[in-house]
Amino acid sequence: MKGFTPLRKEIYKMIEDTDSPINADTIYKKLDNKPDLSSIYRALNYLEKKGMVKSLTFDTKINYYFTPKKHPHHFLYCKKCGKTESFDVCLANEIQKKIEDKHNFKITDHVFYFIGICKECMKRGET
Amino acid sequence: MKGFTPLRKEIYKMIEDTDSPINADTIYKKLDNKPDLSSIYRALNYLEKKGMVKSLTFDTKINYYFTPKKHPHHFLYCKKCGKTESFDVCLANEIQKKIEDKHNFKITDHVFYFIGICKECMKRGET
DNA sequence: GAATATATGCAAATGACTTGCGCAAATCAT
DNA sequence: ATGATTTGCGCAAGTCATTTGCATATATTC
Repeated sequence: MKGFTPLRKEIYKMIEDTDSPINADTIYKKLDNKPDLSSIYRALNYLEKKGMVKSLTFDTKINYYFTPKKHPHHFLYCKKCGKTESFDVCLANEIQKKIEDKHNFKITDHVFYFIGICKECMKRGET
Repeated sequence: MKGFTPLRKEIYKMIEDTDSPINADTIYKKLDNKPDLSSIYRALNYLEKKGMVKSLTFDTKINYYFTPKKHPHHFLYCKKCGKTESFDVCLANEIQKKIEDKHNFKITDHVFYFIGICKECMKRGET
């Protein structure tokens, strides 16, 4: 694939292999060769433009990247520890057609996540 | 209500009266008395902390504010013009309980929106 | 293999938002 | 009321994730 350099390949693999969506900073910390952060950002933009990865911010104003294959695009986002896990019910598809017709709106994508407290944070019991 | 100053009241009214979620900059432009932007940001944080308004970023990294009463919290977000409208199907509630049990995750809120092209932008036909 | 295009590193810029500080306005205690 | 303490606002500077300009390095094309 054109432009799929070693750096970009490495970053893509990392996103693919990580259970939760990850951000640029986390990627940087995990890379041994420590490329420039701007190169990481450029790589992420490249991968997203190619459609190989997607991103969400979870209202943190930080981009978290994931592979659409692995993640069905629906998350449980813990507002304490920031961890995410995905769930597999895709309600969106069920009603997408209905919404498109009713609102005359061409739907290309959707975002759906629950916010709450994960079981580990619940156990820890911090406020 | 304590701390509900004229500025904060005016901003709250504006959010309440506006059809789509709006951001700090839009609020500033609509205010005649042109308060400092930092005061607007402080007002918005105050209102959100009080639970009077909610916000979403729609992956723009900009906070858009709305009243939870008016908006059922589910949006159609046009990625061309940035306008949002809301739809009234709340699928989330239907499956919330199921997800909570299965994942042992305490859900406090959710975010659900479709991304696409609104009918006006469709008509305009820009790429 | 030279010529052109693309990627990377470095440093500076961007832009939404926050924060420190001084003053003004409101709230509370005496 | 009146003086004291709290709280809000304007101004300016700071923060932080991300972007961008530019020079160099690497890859691709002819």
